[in-house]
Amino acid sequence: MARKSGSDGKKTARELRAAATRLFAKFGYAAVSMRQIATEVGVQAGALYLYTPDKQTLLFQIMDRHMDELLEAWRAELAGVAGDAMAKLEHFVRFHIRFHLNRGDEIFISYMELRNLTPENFALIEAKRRAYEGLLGDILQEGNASGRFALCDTKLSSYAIIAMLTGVSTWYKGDGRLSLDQIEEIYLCMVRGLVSQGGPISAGAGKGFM
Amino acid sequence: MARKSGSDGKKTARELRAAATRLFAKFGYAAVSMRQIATEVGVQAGALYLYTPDKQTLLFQIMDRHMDELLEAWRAELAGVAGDAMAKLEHFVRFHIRFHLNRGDEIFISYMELRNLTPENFALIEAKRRAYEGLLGDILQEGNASGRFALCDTKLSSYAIIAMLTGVSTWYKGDGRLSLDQIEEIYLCMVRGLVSQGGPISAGAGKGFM
DNA sequence: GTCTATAGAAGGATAGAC
DNA sequence: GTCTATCCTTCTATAGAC
Repeated sequence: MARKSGSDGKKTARELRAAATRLFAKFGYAAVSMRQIATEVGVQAGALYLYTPDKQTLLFQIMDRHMDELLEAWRAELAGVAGDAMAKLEHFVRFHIRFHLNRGDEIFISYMELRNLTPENFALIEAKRRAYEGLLGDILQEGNASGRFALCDTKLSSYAIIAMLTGVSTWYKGDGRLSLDQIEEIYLCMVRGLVSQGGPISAGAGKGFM
Repeated sequence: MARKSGSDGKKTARELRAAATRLFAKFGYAAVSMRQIATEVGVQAGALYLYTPDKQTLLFQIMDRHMDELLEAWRAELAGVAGDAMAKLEHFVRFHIRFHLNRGDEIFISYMELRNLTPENFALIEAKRRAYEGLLGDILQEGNASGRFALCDTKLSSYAIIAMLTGVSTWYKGDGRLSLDQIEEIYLCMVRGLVSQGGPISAGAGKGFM
């Protein structure tokens, strides 16, 4: 027969994205073949090209959708937060950890596979990544200006916070000694320390951001 | 002629490692072909197999050598440090940043290409990576026990510090507004804050490490 | 909507000349 | 020590049957 019994274009498209996400995260974009993806989806390799023009677009769309959802989710969260910069920062920390642990594959791809994007696609994703980091930067600047924070350096603090938070997904397995809530509290504790330490050596703090 | 004029086995072996390191860091292990490496070295693809049994070994040896040098360098550094845990921690921060910025390619490979190692090779590298992280863990435990630090959580503090320090190599270009010395001071400032913040929420601090 | 079949390029690795 | 030539596999992507 020509058509698989019970075949469904919408469903196959969804499964293609899911399979590609899973495989790219596990083995890396360059190491995964379209045949592998097709096997995971349960169709032949040729059929994939009904749903994506090529492999590169598959990668780009995974990243692009992820960044859009990340930005959108944070904006929705922030809209409901009243309070000073510390309150916003705490919200950001919780949000970032929780969002990233729920999307381990997408986040992993989004920052491991940047070099496998074409230059054009890279520029698009990079802009969104910078926009997200800028949202943290805004909070840090606000808190530094108001005296709520004492940053060592505004820009490097945002880099450091993003790096340490994103690092959670490199070791979190969900079955360890710590619950998600505990992890959030611990990282919150560390971030509070990190933004409260600016001292005599912090010449330039608050300057030079972005 | 059969042999390239001025050809030299020792030199070619060195250049092979250098070229592989450069290319793997830039494009990723899976995306780089032996022919590409050969071109970079200036020989034909077949000649590479005089110096490495296969591509996998090339990757493994880059990582393995890097980890050995990292561990060896840190042990040499630590031997010359007298002082409390804070002094050791400051030394570690400076050491880690400086070492990693001088070996951008190797560090990038060592943590981006772990999944392209065979299971056997992965286990070997992972053990050395854990050993290195354990060295920071020892310092944190010492400082927490002596009361010099007030950690939010011993294990997660070490993860966070490693993540933020290693993150430097993702943005450092060497031509920015900050000198290497300034970067070290800023990260030192942030790390001091991070290890000095343990408060009421740090139940379990100092427990459960490794 | 999915299949089989295949084109055309590129991959890792080896053999044997020089 | 390096080259050329090549084996064999695998890849992305397309064509056309059903």
